[in-house]
Amino acid sequence: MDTSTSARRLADTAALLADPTRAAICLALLDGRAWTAGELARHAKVAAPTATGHLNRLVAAGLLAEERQGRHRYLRLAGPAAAELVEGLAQFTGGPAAPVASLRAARREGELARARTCYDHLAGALGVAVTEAMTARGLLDDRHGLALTPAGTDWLGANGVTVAPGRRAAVRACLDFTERRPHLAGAVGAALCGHALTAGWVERRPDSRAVRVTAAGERALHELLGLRWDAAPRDAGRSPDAA
Amino acid sequence: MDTSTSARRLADTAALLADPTRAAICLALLDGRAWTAGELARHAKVAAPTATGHLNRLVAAGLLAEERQGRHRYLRLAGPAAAELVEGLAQFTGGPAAPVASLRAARREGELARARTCYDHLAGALGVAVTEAMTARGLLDDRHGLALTPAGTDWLGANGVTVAPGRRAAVRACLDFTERRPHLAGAVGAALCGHALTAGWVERRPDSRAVRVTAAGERALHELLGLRWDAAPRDAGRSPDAA
DNA sequence: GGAACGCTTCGGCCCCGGCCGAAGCGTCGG
DNA sequence: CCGACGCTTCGGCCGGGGCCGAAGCGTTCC
Repeated sequence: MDTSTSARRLADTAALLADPTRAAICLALLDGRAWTAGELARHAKVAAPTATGHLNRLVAAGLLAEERQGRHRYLRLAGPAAAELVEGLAQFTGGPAAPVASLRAARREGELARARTCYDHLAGALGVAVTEAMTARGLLDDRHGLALTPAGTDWLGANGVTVAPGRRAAVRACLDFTERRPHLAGAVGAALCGHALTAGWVERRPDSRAVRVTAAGERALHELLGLRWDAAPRDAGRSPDAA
Repeated sequence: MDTSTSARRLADTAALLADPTRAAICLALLDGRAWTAGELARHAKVAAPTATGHLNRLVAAGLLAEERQGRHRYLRLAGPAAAELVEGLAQFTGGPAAPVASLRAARREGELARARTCYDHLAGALGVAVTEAMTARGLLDDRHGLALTPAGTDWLGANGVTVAPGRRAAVRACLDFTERRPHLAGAVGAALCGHALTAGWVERRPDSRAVRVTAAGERALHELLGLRWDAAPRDAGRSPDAA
């Protein structure tokens, strides 16, 4: 491949996020939900035709995926790679100190800040607490990036969390937007989150990425990680539609 | 901070790489070397004024760092975060295995990675090895920044390395971009590099910042620092100037 | 001192692409 | 069946920004 060709490709990819409207759309979708085209247009403060053009472009580039339902067009980030791309850029933007303060502020309060899924893994205060408890117990090693220790591998197996073979080391640190601290992501994070859902440790709340820790979940967190998690009073999640 | 503000910031960051010329520049710098403005202009196939504008913009944004030396302007990626940003974007662009892998390989294997000058001092694997050997022998103290010990002062004098009086403590740690570890810079680093050149320990290679360790240099490194440096098989370094 | 060289500033050209209003199409609900 | 609604296409406006040549400035070399 020609060097100028790869330069042009890189530029094309960067150009996807080099527009304030498209950036606002992608940042909004970073919450993992599927938004309708109209919601995104209002959120980004542009007219519907403008949003349509941007969304077409983002979908064509493979950054967003869409599902059509009746007269609605639902959009979400196309996959973990797309989410990581947006996150990486957002992190560089503000430097280490101020990642995406708006998202953080918007979600600091409410159950989304406390316990939610971020794409495919646990996030919020819960995600950070689990990650730190695992690190403190020697299941994770955070000295050079984030890595699973041998003890961590055993722990996952002993607790019935199955990770695709050969992907045991697929651990990634994801910066939490509300906590501003890293939490467990990657294949292991996804497997752990899936197990927590199937084992009934946490439940999804309707129409939201927020999750609730069940009584069984509180017991499991305490027994397995020494974590004390209080079920907290919650108000219902807002619609993202607020202009 | 407003959500639209962070969107604009993200867009501004992405816009840095959203131009084929700037993308070509950043991809070229991914090899870890410092290129001159003119080399980058020729590489990206644009006129000098155009390159100047792009470089100003990239430096102002903190993506690139510059060092001015005489009539030359040397540019390099500002740090690991900048390199990771470019790499991350390039990876999303071309799928997992793209040109980035080869660039990384070039960075590690080229002779520039092995031994070169960085501004006025030794860098690359050689620079890092010398620095670490000096630290291990108590000639440098790296506990609070990098400093010359009394033993280090004696050692310099005994080996004929003259540092301007009153500048004995002028030691600076310079982050090596291929090794990503600190190496000796500052007045002492410059004096040591100059001595290594005049004493024939290392030779400059034509049209390049690369240096070659001579047989006499290997002996000196071994006797003075206990360092074993193998003259490595090398292919001729390409000039970055190739259009 | 003079010539070569590398970089920068200035001015002007030109095109890409973001934006919207109006109009059209399919879907949903009464 | 009709109106409300969500999304899309079309056409036209407009600004930002990439590009270069010419000229200028400081450095280096002879």
